[in-house]
Amino acid sequence: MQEPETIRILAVDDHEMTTLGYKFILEDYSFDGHTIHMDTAKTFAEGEHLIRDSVRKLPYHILLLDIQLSNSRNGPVETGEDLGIIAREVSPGTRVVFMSSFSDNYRINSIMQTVDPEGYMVKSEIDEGSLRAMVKTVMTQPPYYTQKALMAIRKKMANRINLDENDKQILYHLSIGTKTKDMVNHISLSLPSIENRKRQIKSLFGIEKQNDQALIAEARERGFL
Amino acid sequence: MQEPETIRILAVDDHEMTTLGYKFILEDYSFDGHTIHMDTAKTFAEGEHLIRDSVRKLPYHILLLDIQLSNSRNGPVETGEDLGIIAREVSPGTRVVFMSSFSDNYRINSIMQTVDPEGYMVKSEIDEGSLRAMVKTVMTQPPYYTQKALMAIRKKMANRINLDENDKQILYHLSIGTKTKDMVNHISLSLPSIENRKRQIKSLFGIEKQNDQALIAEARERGFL
DNA sequence: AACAAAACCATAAATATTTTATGGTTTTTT
DNA sequence: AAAAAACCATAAAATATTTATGGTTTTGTT
Repeated sequence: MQEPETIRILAVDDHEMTTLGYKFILEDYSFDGHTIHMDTAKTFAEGEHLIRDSVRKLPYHILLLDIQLSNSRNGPVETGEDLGIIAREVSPGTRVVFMSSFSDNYRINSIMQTVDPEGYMVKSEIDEGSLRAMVKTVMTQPPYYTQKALMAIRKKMANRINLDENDKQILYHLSIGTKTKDMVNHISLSLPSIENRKRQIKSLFGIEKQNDQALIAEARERGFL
Repeated sequence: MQEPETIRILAVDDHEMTTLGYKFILEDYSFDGHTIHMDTAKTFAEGEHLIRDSVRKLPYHILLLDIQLSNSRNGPVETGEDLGIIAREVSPGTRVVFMSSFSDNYRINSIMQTVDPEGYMVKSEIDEGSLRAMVKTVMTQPPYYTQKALMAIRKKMANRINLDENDKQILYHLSIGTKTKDMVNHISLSLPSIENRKRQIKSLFGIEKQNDQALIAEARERGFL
């Protein structure tokens, strides 16, 4: 049994009201004698700075990361996912929890593989009870996933078809509207190969001779998108 | 909003005390005006019969299946997983929940793919509260997984390596002690191929030049076993 | 409706990958 | 110490994938 101590949490979200909400709810909560202290950050840079800074003093116990963060005007697109990856590197003992507006499979799958967070909450499902349950679960016996995240995860797990990276890229690009003939610029395959693979995937999905829209729909149904 | 009605549940487990426990706890529970009626079965055959029979009258809302069932003396090995597969066929509207003593990854992965159950509970985690929560969740917004099941699922999801069926078979047979040279009898590959694949997998796992024990350990670590 | 663009399809040659047979060395087991 | 199994390497054979090419069909735009 560990000593009761103050649990330090950092929430990063560009909507200040959101992080404030977390702060009010959680600083008013305690379990097993622990109390909670929350810091907040509004941007990727600020969040990164606080994380790096904390490592040399007292690392955060938990990080609550929004996935979409306002990107600094010029630099590359920086997401909460990237921040999670950085956090894993510099502060490996810190539990990472994503707070996402989305419950789409592609994003959840991606984050589960790149960061493997201790928690994933879909924002529409966050309330006092779930927030507190999340903190407790993540501190004692992770993971914590909200119901919609679970539903996406279940879909993925139920899937016996495994597509390789190229296939997944093709599906992803289709889903964001990239034209097939333009995919050669993003994927290192020739056009006929991409066409072939699309046909193969359709066949695997049992939707031979149907068009791309059907492919996207089926990929979504099967948890790839 | 659906009319409150009696929720019909069938529990199949060869330990009668277990199903009785479920029955006492759940028939004493109600939510949203629903009451619960439980049937129980002690064997695969009995369970199968009750399921098939129910379809022509009132199908069960929920099936609670133990994974290990006493096999009838002569026939092939019949598991709760097989019963789940049958149930999916004959009674597709019925929610299936597995109650397993094990939380090993291989079994959970397998069941998630063959049956894709609405729930998975590790027996050591079952109590009044979780049982009731399971029923409610499964009826309203599946899935319901207990914490240990979730931990196995998380491991699997975090894994970016995808092995094909042959690779998985090799790992499985290794884990149950099949000798490499005997695997040719179970997997349609030549001995050098199996050796090759073992080497490849070790390489993927980052454990080149190590022995089978290390391979098994790593496969377990990564959620394949 | 007519045109252009993109998607879709089929074939065969070129490449790449995987499997297998073979013959050996090393490690483990008894 | 002997036997069994695991492990390794090589090259030929078998498979699978990619690609170039040239076409047809569908979709979208005007």
